[in-house]
Amino acid sequence: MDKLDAMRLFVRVAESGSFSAVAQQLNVARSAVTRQIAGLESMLGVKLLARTTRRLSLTSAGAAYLEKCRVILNLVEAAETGLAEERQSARGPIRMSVPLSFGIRHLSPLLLEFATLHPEVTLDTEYSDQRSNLFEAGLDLTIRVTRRLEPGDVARRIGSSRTVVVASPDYLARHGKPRHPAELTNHECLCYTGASTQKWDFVVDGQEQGFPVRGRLQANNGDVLLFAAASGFGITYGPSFICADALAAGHVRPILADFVVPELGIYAVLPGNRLVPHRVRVLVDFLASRLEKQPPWEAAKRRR
Amino acid sequence: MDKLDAMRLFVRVAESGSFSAVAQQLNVARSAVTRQIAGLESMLGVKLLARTTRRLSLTSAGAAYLEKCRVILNLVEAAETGLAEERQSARGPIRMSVPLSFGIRHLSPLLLEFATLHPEVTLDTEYSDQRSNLFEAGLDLTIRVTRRLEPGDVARRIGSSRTVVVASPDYLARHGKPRHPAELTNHECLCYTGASTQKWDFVVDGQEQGFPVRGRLQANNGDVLLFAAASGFGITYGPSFICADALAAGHVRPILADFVVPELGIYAVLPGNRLVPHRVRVLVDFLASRLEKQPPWEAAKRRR
DNA sequence: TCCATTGTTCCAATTTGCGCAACAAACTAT
DNA sequence: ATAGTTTGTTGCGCAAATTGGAACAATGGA
Repeated sequence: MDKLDAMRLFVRVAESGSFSAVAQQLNVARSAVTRQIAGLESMLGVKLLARTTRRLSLTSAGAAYLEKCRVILNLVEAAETGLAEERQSARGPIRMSVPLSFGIRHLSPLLLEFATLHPEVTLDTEYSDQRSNLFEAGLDLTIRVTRRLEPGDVARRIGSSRTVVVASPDYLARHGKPRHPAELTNHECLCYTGASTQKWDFVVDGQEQGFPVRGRLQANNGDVLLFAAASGFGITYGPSFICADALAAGHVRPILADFVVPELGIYAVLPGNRLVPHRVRVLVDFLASRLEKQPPWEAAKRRR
Repeated sequence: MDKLDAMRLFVRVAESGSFSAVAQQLNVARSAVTRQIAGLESMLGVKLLARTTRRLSLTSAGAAYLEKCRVILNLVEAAETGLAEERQSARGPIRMSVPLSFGIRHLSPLLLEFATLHPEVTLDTEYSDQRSNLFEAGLDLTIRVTRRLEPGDVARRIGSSRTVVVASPDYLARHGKPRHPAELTNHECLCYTGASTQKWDFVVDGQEQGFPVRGRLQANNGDVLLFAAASGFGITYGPSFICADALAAGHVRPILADFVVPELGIYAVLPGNRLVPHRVRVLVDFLASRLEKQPPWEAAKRRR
């Protein structure tokens, strides 16, 4: 039995508080997890986890061992990272979670290129807007597009995007072009489902304000909203990396351009509690170098 | 493959400079060592050891990795030691080397008792006066009886013994009882083979001096020398833990008692470069507690 | 130049580890 | 209170990995 693997497993079980969850994340049978932990315990001669079928809790010995495992695993990672740096190459698995629209549209070609550039790197990417499963799932990084990071996040800004408000030319012809955000209440607005309050933020007189909007269509996907807007169904409010192509093609027109909020940040969010492997740093560097200077969507927009 | 085992193997190979030697020490096939190291290298993607069939040398990457392995392995050991302390018990293997005469006569019963006291400890003891193979052989500790430690040794004094000079009553009757060390040149002296110069040390006028001795019998074993002395063959000079029984039984008598050198130290010598496992500390504590206050040989002597 | 030693490679035999399925315990919901 | 669901454990058959032995190649000394 590989003791290091057992330690990794133990750390994850302790963090997630469940054998089953870890087994599922790793695509192994529950019994495998049980046996690894049991094996570790018998090797050490101490029970690490007090387990009732419903809840796990760390033994005092388990708590002590957990901390030491974290240190050791970090050092192992550091040792291999150091070697990889000496070799000037990246290798090993990277598990990441990326937002759906941005990921498919702009990240996937970059990831493909990265995979070609570094043949010994394995990429396991989950395209999802669920941010619930963060690093408990054992992810190496998450790409997040947001106005502000949540406190406690360890992140590197790898690019940015503007927010644009768009509608199709024929919608604007039919309903008129709003001159001020306050007029939006009289328009058909296409909103994200997830938004807690149905308000769109604008900057008016140097002040950021939320303006209430209403609409009959909601979706949890920006592309769908854009498609609806391009079809003349209403006005949508989204990041430029989604709307750029449609704007360039003339399917939609920008409105309220003088009021749009400051730019969105595109961040690589990293786990703060553990060491960042070399391969992950290389990937983040690569993404940043491609996104921060000449974002593809802005380039497309200039072609308009 | 257990990466930690591979690391341990790598460290030992790097230290001993030979695959075969390590394989022999661990009682595994040479091929196993080869494969472990090769596996480690392929995992890391770097060659760690530059090997010609006759000589090994560390790669620059290997040297860097070696240091990190040492740190990691120490931490793993420390983590388990910490757990064992919490459990208040010792467990695991201890490999040690002990001097022949002292080991067989006084240490082996203590080790037997220790093994009974700690059922989960495994003792692998090599009885030998060869001190050539120190910690390269992967020993956890060595017991050494000596006047002074060599510089650099990390040791704990666990007991002491005096040096006595003895001869049988009939020898003394035949040849006379020496009154001063200088008279020894006219006597038949039984010497250790190993001694570089055939001199015995005494304290004369507060000064330690070596006095030349000669004799027809030499041996590399104190018990044999004592037996020869008890048989009336000559005078021998040895530690009290060897001679005590014969003195108590009256087979030999002490001579030159006013000149004998300061006491010998009995030391547990530990590897300075790596962490001392809990079980080893417990063993050393145990030995010290049994030897330092009431050494069995001194007790026997008092019964005289 | 021959020879002994050392590291590597190949192959059969054993051991190890996995997933699946049945089981027992514990918390939830009706 | 009771049925139901979830969770951790254990037994079993099978596949994969690991081991030791032997043949091989390369290196340095006599």
